[in-house]
Amino acid sequence: MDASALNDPRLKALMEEERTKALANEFVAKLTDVCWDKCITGSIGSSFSRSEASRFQQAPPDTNLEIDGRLMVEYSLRCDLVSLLFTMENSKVEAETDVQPLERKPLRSLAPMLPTTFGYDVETQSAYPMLVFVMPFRRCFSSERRQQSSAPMKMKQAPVPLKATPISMAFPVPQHEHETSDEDYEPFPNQKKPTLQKPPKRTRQVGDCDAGNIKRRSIRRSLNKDLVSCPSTSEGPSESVEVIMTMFDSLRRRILQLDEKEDACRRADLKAGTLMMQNGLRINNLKIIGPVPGVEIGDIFFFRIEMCIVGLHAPAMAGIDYICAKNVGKDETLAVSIISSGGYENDDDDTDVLVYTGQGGNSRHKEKHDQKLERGNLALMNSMKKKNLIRVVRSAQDPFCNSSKIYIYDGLYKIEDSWMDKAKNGFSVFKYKLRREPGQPDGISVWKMIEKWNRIPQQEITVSQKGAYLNFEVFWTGDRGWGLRSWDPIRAGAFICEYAGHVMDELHTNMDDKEHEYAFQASWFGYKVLKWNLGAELLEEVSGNVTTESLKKLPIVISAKDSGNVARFLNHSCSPNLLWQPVQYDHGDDSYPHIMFFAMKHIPPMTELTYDYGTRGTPPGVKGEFPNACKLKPCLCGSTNCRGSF
DNA sequence: GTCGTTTCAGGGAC
DNA sequence: CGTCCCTGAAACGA
Repeated sequence: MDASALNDPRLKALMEEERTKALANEFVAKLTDVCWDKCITGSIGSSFSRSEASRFQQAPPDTNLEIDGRLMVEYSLRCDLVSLLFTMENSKVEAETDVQPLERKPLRSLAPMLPTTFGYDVETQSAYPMLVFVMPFRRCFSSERRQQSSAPMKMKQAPVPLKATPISMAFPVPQHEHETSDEDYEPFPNQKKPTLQKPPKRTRQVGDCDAGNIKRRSIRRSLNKDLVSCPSTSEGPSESVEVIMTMFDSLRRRILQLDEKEDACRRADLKAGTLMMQNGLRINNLKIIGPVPGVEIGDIFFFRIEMCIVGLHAPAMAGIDYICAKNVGKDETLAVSIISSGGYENDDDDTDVLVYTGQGGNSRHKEKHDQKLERGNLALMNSMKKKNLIRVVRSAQDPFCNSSKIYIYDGLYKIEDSWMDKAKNGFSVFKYKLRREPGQPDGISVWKMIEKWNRIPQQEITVSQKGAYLNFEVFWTGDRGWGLRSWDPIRAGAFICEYAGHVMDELHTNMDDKEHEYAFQASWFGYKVLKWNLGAELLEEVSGNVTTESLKKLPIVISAKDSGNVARFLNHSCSPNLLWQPVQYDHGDDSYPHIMFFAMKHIPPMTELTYDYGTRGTPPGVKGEFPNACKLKPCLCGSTNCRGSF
């Protein structure tokens, strides 16, 4: 090639764009590596280019991105990407020099962590036109900053998948400083305590069993106390379900992490589930026909055992749950719920009718035989005669993990018909035709709808990499203006996005000003963040000394007025499904926290994403007048424990 | 990606 | 109360 051609500005621009694309792909790969539990979110367009991104940046917000009645914000996601691309470049050097392969493994943490992988360096800001403007606002907590900067070095020694900083480090706790210094913090102790070993296995040995029981009893006591002190348990069944689910997930992650160290990571879901069951950490123990308190239609589950601990479907393996005849004092068994794994159901798009195959006759350990009218099959037959309601759980492929399924609670059905049929292996099976009760909220139908939408771009884009996508959609909520939701299911703990915008000094910002309508103010973490610590006692670990009082206010405001991303559309809710965490990109002295959003619970598709804005007024625990208190806004979140304003 | 193998648990029935 | 047995799914490797 002619050397002079290399100086052609068009070629340069092209190369630059190609390079950005390559970086984008690499970034996706990296994000896949580091995100929690292989569950990546963050949508990155396959045809990313910087010019497109800057076009979006320059475009006024809320304009010209409407497609097919839906406001698409794909471009803004690319802004997200750009903001992280450059930090990735930085961390690349670090990754190469890093001798510990563990560093690249997915982060699985019990307590909220602050991943510091993307070593963002303010120095690079001048080299690239960043879409996220991170400005020095002021130097603060100079003594604490030293502690912070020493933390990542320490973390490197620990067998942590990612360098991680606990919240307590981002929010230094002056009142506890003498007792909870960095030295005391052991997220993943090198020296494994005896009690830190794997959770007690089910065992038939008498002596072992006794010891285990005693241990479990003591755990139960301390845990119940903890749960009682947790405000949400008294607030209603949905909060209880939330607590149980959160605990399960944090426990599962921790077990996975501990098992990984021992090179034996198998069925952490079952281990976590069993541990919780043994400690009575479950709800809706008594089987009931009809709705389960706290579980809504459309709720999603990523493990069968999750449905056991919330009482939606008790059997760990079997697909049909039924009430035992003798327990009810009657001479018939009745079905309670079924799980349709998708093997036999009819393939058409009718979301109201389900043809379900009975159980039995298909054992791999025994000879196959005809199904008998017993157990679940009998229960379903009786329920058909009685015209009883059956809870139905349907399943779908996890779009982010090919080998796993997602279970969707689809509400109540009635059995209309039943007949015998021949299976492929020649043996006869029972078939049941179920029809969904009318007037129920959308369940599986939402999934079918999204499936169709997702098919469209796939036809348009050819040889496109099947990366991890999270398709965001900005939608009109009605009374609360624009809101944000996702077409894809989101796992608890998954990374959602960063709050992009100008960082401003809170002290010099009047939040009552109208121009700060789109602004993030780092106020207090909801107490719900602390729930991620609840499972720690089950593994007999000391949970971190993170309390709501210890979380200080971050003195920053991020304005998304002139530049921003989808995060600006996140609305407030007093019962949010997202939480934010300040993330230290860099590890030098010039560190500025970035605000990252993570899913607090499993979020079904098309559910509005919200976080707790905290309060604009005087935060709880502050006596007297708070200097930065603003006028309160009325809250329209509509949750049962709404505070009324924020 | 697909197939086969291994391993795990709750709870009804007795 | 203890034990058997029935029930698939998650994870991993070939």
